Amino acid sequence: MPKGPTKRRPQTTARLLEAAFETFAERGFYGTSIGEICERAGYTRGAFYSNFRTKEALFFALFDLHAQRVVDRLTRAVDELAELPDTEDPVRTVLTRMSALDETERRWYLLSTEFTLHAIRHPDAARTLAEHDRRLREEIAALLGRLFDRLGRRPTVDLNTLARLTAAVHEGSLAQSLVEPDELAPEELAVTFLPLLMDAVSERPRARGRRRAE
Amino acid sequence: MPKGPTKRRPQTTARLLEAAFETFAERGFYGTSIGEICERAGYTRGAFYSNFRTKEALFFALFDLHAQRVVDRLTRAVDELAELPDTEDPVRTVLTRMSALDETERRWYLLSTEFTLHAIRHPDAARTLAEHDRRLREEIAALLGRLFDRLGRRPTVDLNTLARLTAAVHEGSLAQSLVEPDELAPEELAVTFLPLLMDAVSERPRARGRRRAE
DNA sequence: CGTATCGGATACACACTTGTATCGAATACG
DNA sequence: CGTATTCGATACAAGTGTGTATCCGATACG
Repeated sequence: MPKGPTKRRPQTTARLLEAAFETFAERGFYGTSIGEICERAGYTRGAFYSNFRTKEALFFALFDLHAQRVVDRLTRAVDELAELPDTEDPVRTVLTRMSALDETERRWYLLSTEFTLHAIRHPDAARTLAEHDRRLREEIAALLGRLFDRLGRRPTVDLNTLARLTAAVHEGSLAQSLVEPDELAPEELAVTFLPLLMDAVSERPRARGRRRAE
Repeated sequence: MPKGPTKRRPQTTARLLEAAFETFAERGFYGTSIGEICERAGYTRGAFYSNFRTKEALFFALFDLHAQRVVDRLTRAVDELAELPDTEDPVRTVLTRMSALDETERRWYLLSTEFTLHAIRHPDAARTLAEHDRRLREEIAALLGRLFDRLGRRPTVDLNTLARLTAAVHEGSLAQSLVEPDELAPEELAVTFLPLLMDAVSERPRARGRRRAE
């Protein structure tokens, strides 16, 4: 009869994940050896092989963790909009809040992008990644829906496609500001253009007037 | 006294570049060993070290080659606009033409993206990359200027920033369609949204009329 | 032509990963 | 408590890559 799994297990797993995330960010997914991760976490490679089958499996564990964080943050940003006093540019306000660029976000960008490239060349990984992506994107599309609601606008394009575009701009923008931090503020592109775009892809059902120029 | 460099040199260099480009696309920049490149090109590693100092140096040689191709294509697309019969959506027409997604473009996306990540973690590489990027971007900004000219519109935002955004959307869009080829047509995002955006960031100086709805 | 130089092939020395197989200590449970 | 298990450490056996040093055939030039 089984004598049961132990209690320090989750602790170990968590420390491995944390260490992996940091190391991936610094040295890249390919560039990081399993040994490095373990060393940083204060274990030996034995611990890794006991907890994960491959580096790839570890990545997807990190993915799920991050997705949860993103959804939580967006949800809060959209919800807070309800309590906000009428600002002149609510979309910009929300977006600025949404795109707070902390270190974690930076790291995640680096990792997910590299893994995406990996996936493009490895169909198995691609399938798994697409599935994870899809789940996350659906939640974001739903949030966009609620955002338009709060703004009293009606989207004129498919929300899922719009979620994709948002992700594309977010990532492209992040990429450029990371390469040239002095030239381009983090998320500057996204904050500048997404409001214009949100405007362009939605309409006021029974417009109540107020609209600037053009 | 020097007995002069030989004539087969450029041939060798070219074949190495070609082989490297293909191999990078298939196995990634990190994933490709110098040996693989040489094998594919029909040489041994000796040839590589004789022609390039590092894998990185080879990359920048590929960069310059590709930049030239891009500028040529865009130039042609914008120029042809002059000869085009008045289409209802000229921006879309140009963009579609610009974004023809051939295999080379796909490969370059994979490579440049991976190298960008590499650069983010290696300041030396980042400096060199930024410089190369800047040169290319300036040419593109100039082309955007000419594009607006042809369209009889006046941009209301900085062209250089717009060039950055265009690149961001192009790349983000490409990324997504490469991960899920069945879900998203190549460049679909870009072709769908860039016209909207170009419209949003420019105005008609002394409008000559003809404009669809809105 | 002959020869100095060049271009690429070959050989070497070393460092680093990976996966598995095995072992000993910590721990859950009867 | 004692003991069966689980967890993580350790040891092992490959494989692979890198940079340099050296060598030899090809080639440009006097």
